Amino acid sequence: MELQARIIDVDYVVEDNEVVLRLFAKTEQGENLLVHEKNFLPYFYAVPEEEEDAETLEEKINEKEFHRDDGEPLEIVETDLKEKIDGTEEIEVVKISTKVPPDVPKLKSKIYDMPEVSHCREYDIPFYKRFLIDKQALPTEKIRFEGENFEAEGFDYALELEDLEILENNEEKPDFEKLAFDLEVIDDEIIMCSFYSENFEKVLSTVEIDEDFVETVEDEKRLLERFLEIVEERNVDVLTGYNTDEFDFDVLRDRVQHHGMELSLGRNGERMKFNRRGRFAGARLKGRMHLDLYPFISHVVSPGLESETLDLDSVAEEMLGRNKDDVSFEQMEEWWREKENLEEFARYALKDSELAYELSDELVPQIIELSRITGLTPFDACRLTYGQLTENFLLKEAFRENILAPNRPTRNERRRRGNQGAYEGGFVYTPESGLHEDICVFDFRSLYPTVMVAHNISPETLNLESCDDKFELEEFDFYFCQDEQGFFPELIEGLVESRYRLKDEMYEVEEGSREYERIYSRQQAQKILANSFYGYLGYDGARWYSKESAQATTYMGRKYIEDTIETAEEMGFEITYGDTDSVFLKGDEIKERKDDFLDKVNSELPEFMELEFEGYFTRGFFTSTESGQGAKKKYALIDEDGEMKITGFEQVRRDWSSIAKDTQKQVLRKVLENKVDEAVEIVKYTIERLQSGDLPLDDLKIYTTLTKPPEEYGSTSPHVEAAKKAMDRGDDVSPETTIDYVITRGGGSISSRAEMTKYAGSYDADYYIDNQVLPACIRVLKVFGYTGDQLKGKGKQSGLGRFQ
DNA sequence: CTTGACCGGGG
DNA sequence: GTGTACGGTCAAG
Repeated sequence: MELQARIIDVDYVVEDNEVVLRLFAKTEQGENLLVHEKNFLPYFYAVPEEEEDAETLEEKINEKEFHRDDGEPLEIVETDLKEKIDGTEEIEVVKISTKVPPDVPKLKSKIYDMPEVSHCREYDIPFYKRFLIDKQALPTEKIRFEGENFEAEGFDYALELEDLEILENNEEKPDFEKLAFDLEVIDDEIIMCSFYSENFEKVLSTVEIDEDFVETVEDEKRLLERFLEIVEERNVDVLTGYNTDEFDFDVLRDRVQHHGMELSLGRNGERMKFNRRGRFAGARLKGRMHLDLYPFISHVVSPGLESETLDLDSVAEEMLGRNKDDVSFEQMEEWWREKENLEEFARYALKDSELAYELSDELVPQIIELSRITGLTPFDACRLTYGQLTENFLLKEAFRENILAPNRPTRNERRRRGNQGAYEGGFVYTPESGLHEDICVFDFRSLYPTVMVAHNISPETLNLESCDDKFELEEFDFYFCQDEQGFFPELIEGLVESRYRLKDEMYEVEEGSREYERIYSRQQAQKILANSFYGYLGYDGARWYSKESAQATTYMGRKYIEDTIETAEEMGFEITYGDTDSVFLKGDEIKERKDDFLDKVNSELPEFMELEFEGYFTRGFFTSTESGQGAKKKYALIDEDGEMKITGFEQVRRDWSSIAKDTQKQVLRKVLENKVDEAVEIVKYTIERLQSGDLPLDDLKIYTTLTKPPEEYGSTSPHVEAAKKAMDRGDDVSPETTIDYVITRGGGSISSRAEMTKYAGSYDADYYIDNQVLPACIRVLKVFGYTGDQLKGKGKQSGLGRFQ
């Protein structure tokens, strides 16, 4: 039988000491296909000692017998000699294939003990990944499968693989059935579960609610049954949500167990399993893609977001332009307790899956593209960090180029790398604090990637012996050989050029069309990867670690930005600010002469590097440090449309009360509108309102999450003290509770006066003035000569008589 | 300045 | 699972 389908998930099972790879795939018609592959074997490489030759080593390995520690034989199925590239050298290695994947690390340590063996390589690459890389059978690409068919429960087709062919026609965007969900939990019980998909919205509720999207179920057990049915009935390929790994699936597992049920969500009815990986556990559903958006956002998306908190509402606000209409958990609890406003409760429940669904519309295609580029399953691609995504891309590309991957550093080696100390980063120009007008911002397009290409910076071109053309860095005693393009520059150039082509194509198709979305996601994934190489080279857990390469990259980056500043000065422009890859130039003229400036800079840059115009801002505000100098990385800009861009101010952090954050934001806006007097008035008014004592406590709440039972904390901090006091009143305060507290009036330390908001009868106006509102606002207004005392009205600042 | 504890998202 | 992987902030030392 022959079928065309796209792989969406892979794993393996061991049956009678034989390994079977299971490829879960979808046909274009939406049918489910299971492919068994029994001919692909796990393997690793042994590198002979220098004086040994690989052929003799192979013979010696074949003569020997190996055993596990428990005495069981470790069978070698076959050995092969392979020519591989190690750095820039060609070496001959022995490829050793085993019966089952877990034998690889065991056999590797036995082989490593042989005196003829220098070391082993590629012994820790997960088996499914090895298969995808070696066959270049990347997830979600269209593949023709050929084999003998067999019956398998839960699948439309199942076949034992004989042959596969990667099909050229991969341009269509695959169509997957997607479903977002979200649980509402009160007192450790699931009371509602919402679902959202195209033309589908539903809330399962354990109480009667009169809304047409609500399906009332008799109890939690029935809710869980319906959950399983809905995933099954809708033939879900992509199950998504927000923080579903750490919360929803954790709850689901407990509650399903409580009711003596099974969380059989796999395509074949297999149970959900947590895949532990370091700090995180991913909830894995065999044959479906469970893509939790939170890890992807926190690892990959957040560097490009302005929002400092990554809660669903903030992220949706920034990415989707949705209004933030958060209801507090306490509010929801109260509605539930009092059984009031349940219609609204249900709408909120639904809103969370809807937001997750809409985010997934943009993010799932990106995750899928990253999975294709890196050869990881979408499940992994959405949970790995930048460094790990990069490394998997490198592993896949290394295989294509017959390059032997370096080993991962040992714990000791990591520590050694970590202790080497930091190297210098980007150049930051010290701004003059205060208000600046008419600012043009320029930045380098992908500065670090293009620097690496321009100077052939790569781990294996570093200090290459027998080199004709050396790029030497004055500051350091190392060089990069320019004779042949290195591994990293080659990959970067490939990604960047492919991205340009895609962007050209993107402008030719209709915005918002499926084709547009596909191209957009692909170029976005390429951008993510291209920008990750520099950080990867300096990441102490990297296989291709090269501190020198990272150092040289930032060094050259500094040089280019400094040269740019010099050019600007020569052309008579005033520099306002600059950070790593950007320069801010001031003055009327620059707006008209910006193209001359760009032309001059770009004509002096190496090919591939480019300075671009980023935007024009009517005003910019720069704050100052303690010593009165202009502060770096803390500024706010406003454009002609009144849009603010705030960098570095901590006004969105949740451990600040909203009164402090809101006031700071208003002050920044007034300052940017050149209305400092009004800014001062806002602060004074806020202080007055605080002093009057009748501000709602909601404006004064500070949030912090408890991570363990309050009694286990060694140190005292306000949120812990507040939690302890709530417990004394009989509250059940468990770990993972977000404590919202208010500092109340009275004597003693700040911590001793912290009370959870619901128990706080008063607030300490002085605390909020001195520790919250003033520090946030003084950060801005000190630049204009204001002190805390003046803002409090104690000073002689005039013109605002009624506040004195 | 360095070191160690804490925290994130979710309800 | 061919396992055991974060990164930033802040108070204390």
